[in-house]
Amino acid sequence: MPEKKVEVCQEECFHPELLDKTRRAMMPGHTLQDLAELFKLLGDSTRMKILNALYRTELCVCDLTALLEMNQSAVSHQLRVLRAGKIVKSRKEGKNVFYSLDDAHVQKLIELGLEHISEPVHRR
Amino acid sequence: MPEKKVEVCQEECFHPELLDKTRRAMMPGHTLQDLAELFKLLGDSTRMKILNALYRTELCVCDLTALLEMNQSAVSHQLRVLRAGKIVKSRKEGKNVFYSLDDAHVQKLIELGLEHISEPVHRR
DNA sequence: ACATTATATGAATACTCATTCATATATTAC
DNA sequence: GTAATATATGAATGAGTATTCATATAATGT
Repeated sequence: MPEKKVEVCQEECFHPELLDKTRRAMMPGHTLQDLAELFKLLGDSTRMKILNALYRTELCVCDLTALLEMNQSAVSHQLRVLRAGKIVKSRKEGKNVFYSLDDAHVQKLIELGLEHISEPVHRR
Repeated sequence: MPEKKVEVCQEECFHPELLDKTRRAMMPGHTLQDLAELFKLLGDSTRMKILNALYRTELCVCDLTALLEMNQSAVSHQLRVLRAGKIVKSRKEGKNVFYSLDDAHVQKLIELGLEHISEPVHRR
């Protein structure tokens, strides 16, 4: 009776009581999904450059395009993503549209991230 | 009165002095790249579930596999990514490998992220 | 030695997404 | 009205990556 066992491991490895406790302590799935989507917004170097550029002052699309040395369409597309994620907000003035950070959390997240990446050597 | 025209916008849109100031204030490119890569690690819901599961206690691969209801290979692959990014560390005990968070920054980042996504309605 | 269990990993697939190109919309100047 | 400029956007392309499958490695028990 060699039943095919594609299931997860059984008695040996399991820690059922710990698992139950962990399961109950975990955030709801939609929250974890939202968190992942927030971090995904920050997880692209073009968007990170934009956010860093907007760190202290608002800038128009044209300024950002010149600063990043990318084509204007790419910058607009990424600004759209950031705006949809409530990371930046826009303000129209004549022909220009000025973007700025929409939430102080963004700066804090970036600063915390900086602390992480500039940490001394980890043990391995 | 023929003004020269180049591809990017000229006098009208440009803010040269602001651009210079911003450029000088920006982080070096490799730092922004590293930051983006850190956030990219957090920007996946499977990995976020793993991190949330490890929030309070270490767990073995098998526990994580059961908890996430995914196949073991997928979990191992993501653990590998997290380990390469110095987000989790592993400890071997017999046949089991226990994973845990490798940096307190991770919890702080997640908590800050939570604050952001649970904010009341943004102005538009 | 062999069998079983826990984890890791290479290859293939499928899906996401960043960028580019072309074009549309909007605003201002003439 | 037309022209020029600033920004937005849809479609196509290409690069990256999460997952699955099959298999390899490692540890334990018999």
